[in-house]
Amino acid sequence: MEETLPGAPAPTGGGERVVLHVDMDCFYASCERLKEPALAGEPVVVGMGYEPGDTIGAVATASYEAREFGVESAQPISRALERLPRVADADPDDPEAPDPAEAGHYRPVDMDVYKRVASEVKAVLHDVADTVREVSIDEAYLDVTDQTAWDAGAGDAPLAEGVARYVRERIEREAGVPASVGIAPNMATAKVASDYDKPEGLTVVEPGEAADFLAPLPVSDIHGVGPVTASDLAAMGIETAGDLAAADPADLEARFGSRGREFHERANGRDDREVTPTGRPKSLSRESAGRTADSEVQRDRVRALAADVAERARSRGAMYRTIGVKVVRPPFDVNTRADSLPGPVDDPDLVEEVALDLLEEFAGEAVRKLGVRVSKLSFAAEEQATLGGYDGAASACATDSEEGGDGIAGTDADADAPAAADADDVTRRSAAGDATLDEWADEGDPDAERERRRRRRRGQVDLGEFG
DNA sequence: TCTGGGGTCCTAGGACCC
DNA sequence: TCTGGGGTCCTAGGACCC
Repeated sequence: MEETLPGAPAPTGGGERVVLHVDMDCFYASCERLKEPALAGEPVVVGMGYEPGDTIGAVATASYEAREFGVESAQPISRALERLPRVADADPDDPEAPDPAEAGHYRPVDMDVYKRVASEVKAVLHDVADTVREVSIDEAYLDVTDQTAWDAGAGDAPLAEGVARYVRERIEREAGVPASVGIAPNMATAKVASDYDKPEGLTVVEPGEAADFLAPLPVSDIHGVGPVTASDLAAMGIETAGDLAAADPADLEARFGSRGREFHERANGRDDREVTPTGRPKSLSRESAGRTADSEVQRDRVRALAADVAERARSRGAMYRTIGVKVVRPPFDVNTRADSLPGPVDDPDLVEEVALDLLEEFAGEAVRKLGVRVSKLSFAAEEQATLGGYDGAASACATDSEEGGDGIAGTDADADAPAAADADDVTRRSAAGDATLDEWADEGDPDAERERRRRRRRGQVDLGEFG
């Protein structure tokens, strides 16, 4: 193992890492039970985009009792209701109404509460391990190599299973919600292990046992193998992780690219990824469903989403260089469009302007869902200094974005911009000059107008020079 | 049966530069 | 002037995850 120098004492038996994966059991439903203890033991469904009494939205989480009725994650609420009627609709005196014993409790998502409970869970995790990677609100990896040992007799360290049990019990005691824990020599196997015996599971996979542990499981249990990959694998005669482990990695690579080899490694119980602490987000987005063909309604929604994303970025200290939209047309045609700026900005008006521009391509079309995203994030303080010239360009760009602005506002940042321009800028400007000539011919063409705004944002055309 | 919302990573193809 | 190749950045889409 690379972290242990030859001759140095191994931290655990065999120098194998000890990776723990914590997966909260039907987390949202468990949180609802914290709020309402009477829900204990009852079927609970938490719906996203759901309001009490509604039939719209989708299942975010179903308790194990609700799952027995066939309610599943991501199901439309309307279908969940067919399988498990609402308790509120039940009436023992009405023969037409559902049987109260066969009904469930439906609740809308209450993210503030879930975040609060999650922070209590995280507090436990960070207390137990130095390295914690939070994957989502209800899932995390811990590297506990320094806290434990695979072998009895490796110093005073408790056995891996003891650490896993300790983590699970502390979460239950301190946050009040159940968790399942898997512990294995690597992340991929620990992930499968935590899922193996849910709820309130505790599965230990010792070094050397991983491949045997995985072999009988269906390929879809391997992290990264979804429905599409599973059916492609089935077509190759590969149904179980054991089949996958025995397959020729070259065949897998030919069919699935770099993922193919990764699947093969994981099915063999190998995964050399280090547990690294949770990093910065790579993108931030906001979307909302709702069908409409009315472009003014669509534009209003995009404006609201843009404002929301921009505010979230600002509150997290993120600047962005790319702004994009997502337009889902019925029945389920997902389109994304994006536009990049010369440098990172924090500019809500620009997010709106770009998003509306990108939306225009779909003008007049019915949509079922709209989204706005910012990406190529940078987190100010430390990165600003290294970006130097880009910072000036970004500020100039932001100023330019205001309609009617002359683009030469005379701020310090703007004054710096030309000096900061790279050598390509000369070429770009001459190209931009040609472009404006073309645009004379395109006057009144909305596509050309949009293109011109886009170029101006990119700093390739400065209206101050040509106007 | 008409599928929520928030993310990540990978790939293909085009533009552009040297 | 033509041709080729490599590298980088960008966009769009797809698969996947919770």
